[in-house]
Amino acid sequence: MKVTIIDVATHAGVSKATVSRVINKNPNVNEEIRQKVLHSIEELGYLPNAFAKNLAKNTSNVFGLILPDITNPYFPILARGIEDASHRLGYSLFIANTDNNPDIEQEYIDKFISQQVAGIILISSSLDELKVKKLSELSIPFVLCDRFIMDSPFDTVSIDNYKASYEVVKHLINKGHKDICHLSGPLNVQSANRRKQGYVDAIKENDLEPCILYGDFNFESGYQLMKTILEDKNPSAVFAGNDLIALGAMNAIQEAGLTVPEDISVIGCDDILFAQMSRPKLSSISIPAYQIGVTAVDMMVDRIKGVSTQPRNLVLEHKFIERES
Amino acid sequence: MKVTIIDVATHAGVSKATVSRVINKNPNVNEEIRQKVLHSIEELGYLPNAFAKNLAKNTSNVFGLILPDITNPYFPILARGIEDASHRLGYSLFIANTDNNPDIEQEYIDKFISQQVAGIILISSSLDELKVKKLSELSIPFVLCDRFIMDSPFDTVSIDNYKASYEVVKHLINKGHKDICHLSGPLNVQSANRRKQGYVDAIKENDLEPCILYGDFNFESGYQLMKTILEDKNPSAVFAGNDLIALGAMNAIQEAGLTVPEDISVIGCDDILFAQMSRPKLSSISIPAYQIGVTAVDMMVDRIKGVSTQPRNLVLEHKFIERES
DNA sequence: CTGAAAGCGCTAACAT
DNA sequence: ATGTTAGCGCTTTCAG
Repeated sequence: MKVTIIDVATHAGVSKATVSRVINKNPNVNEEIRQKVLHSIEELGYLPNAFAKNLAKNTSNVFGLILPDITNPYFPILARGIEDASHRLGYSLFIANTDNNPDIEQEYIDKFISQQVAGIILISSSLDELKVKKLSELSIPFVLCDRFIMDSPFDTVSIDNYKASYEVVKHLINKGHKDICHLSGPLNVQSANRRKQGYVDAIKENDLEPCILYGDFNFESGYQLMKTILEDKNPSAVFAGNDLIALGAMNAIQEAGLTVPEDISVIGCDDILFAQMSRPKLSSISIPAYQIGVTAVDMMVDRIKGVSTQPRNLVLEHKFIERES
Repeated sequence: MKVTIIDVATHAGVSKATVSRVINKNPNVNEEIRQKVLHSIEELGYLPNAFAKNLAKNTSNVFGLILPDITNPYFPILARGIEDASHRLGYSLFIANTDNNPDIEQEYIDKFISQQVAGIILISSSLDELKVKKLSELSIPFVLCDRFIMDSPFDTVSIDNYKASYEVVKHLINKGHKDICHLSGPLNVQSANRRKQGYVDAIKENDLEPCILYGDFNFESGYQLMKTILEDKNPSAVFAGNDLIALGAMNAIQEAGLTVPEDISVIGCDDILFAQMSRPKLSSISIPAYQIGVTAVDMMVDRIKGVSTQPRNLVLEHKFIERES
């Protein structure tokens, strides 16, 4: 049978209020009694029932994390940052995969609210004005990652994808590249959209010809898109929408008997584990995923504690890591 | 303000007991009233408070998942399987990273029990008889993944690492390889231990000379170990303890000016995403990580429902995927 | 088929 | 400094 606060109280010969005080480190407890209670707790192996506690306090120490797919290698790092920060601050973490399906996303939001989470960290690709409005009517804080929304009521953490992309393409141009292709992710994902725009602007400013192919943020897509390109083009550089696309593209290039970066430079974007492994061949825009996660939790806690009241849009610094000099 | 079951009851002009019945699909409710209640729920945007529900029922619909590190690419797939299955069955999922630290592991176990999880799925490297005994005294079911423990009171799901390893080494031998090295993970991790043993037995049975180096289950380790080997040996095949080690080894081999698999065959073990990408160069023992996750949850539910009472040790089938013929 | 009321384990006034 | 008690929101007998 489970041991409750009453068992402890009985065992220690005090009231449950006193036990509660000891548990919650309320200073108004006689040291002697305090020790006795602590001893009873130890003896009985008592663990407080979080349901009862949260119900009584009408709060919880759980965050919900909703993301597209934990098997997409960008997300474990983000998730790890979020989990570490949550744990450090005494929170537990729910996790949910949406596969970018808005219905499933909503389902999880409802589920988490039903579970009384203290806040939800959301990585969503389907977030329009309407949805944001609906969410803001829920009485629970959201922090949005990788998604900057103008005038939204929510805190957001992201990097400047436009700038990152613009800079890296500019850099390629300065190195003399004239035929630079872009393998983009789906445009309904904001990061893909911004990256594409940075590419386009940098290309146009230099009177070059844009060449964009669209796919998904995965290896297979990169492989297929690159194969398509190689059929009738011969670019000297490729800017991939993320690292998985970059790795897929590298495979296709090598399969075609060309080498990276001698024949074609490939630039990725994410700096995920396996892209790091391809060092020194693959240069990449390095996104501080872990830091984004930690920051998201920090913002959430500030919001919950009332430290911050206005929505903040934090933009973290990216880096460009050039692996071949 | 949050809307409770009483708000709904008032709105619909019934008692909260009736609302409760509607929510829980109790058939003993007049269809007309039922509709009225449903309508009120919709209208008010009511979401039941899981704390109150679980407190009243003394159950919960949450599982806890405790694993070493979600950024190790084997685990996201497992975690995804677990999350999918949990969600399908109406459970939420906590996630926790231990970095293989027994203290942190215990901390999370206590935390999750305090949170009243219905069960814990544990991937642990530090599980001796004593720990198992302590866990079994807790009034909560555990399912152990990738860890078979004789006579333990817990359900386990794993593959036969010994057999997988033995077979693959045998296979190499049959193909004529005589110098086969093994890059092992840490022996306190059971899977590493069993894989090593399978290697040793296959090698000895054929009067060959074992050659084993120990490291961690990561890329860097594989890279370093392989470099070390290449300094004074020239194996024709390498059996890596997992896919990260295999990828690291491949990098070292290629850096040394040799090619895979022409000069040296490399066999991995895990079949993680990035190893799949290295196709067709890297053959691998394919571990059904997703399926292990799903199975773990199924076993957990059977246990909770009382369908199964005796501890079961499920061994899932692995495959060998030969990428180069 | 529906309502009233007790109780799940804990917290937080309010008393003492 | 400690005990008493009224909830927190929901389920579940038990009556009717």
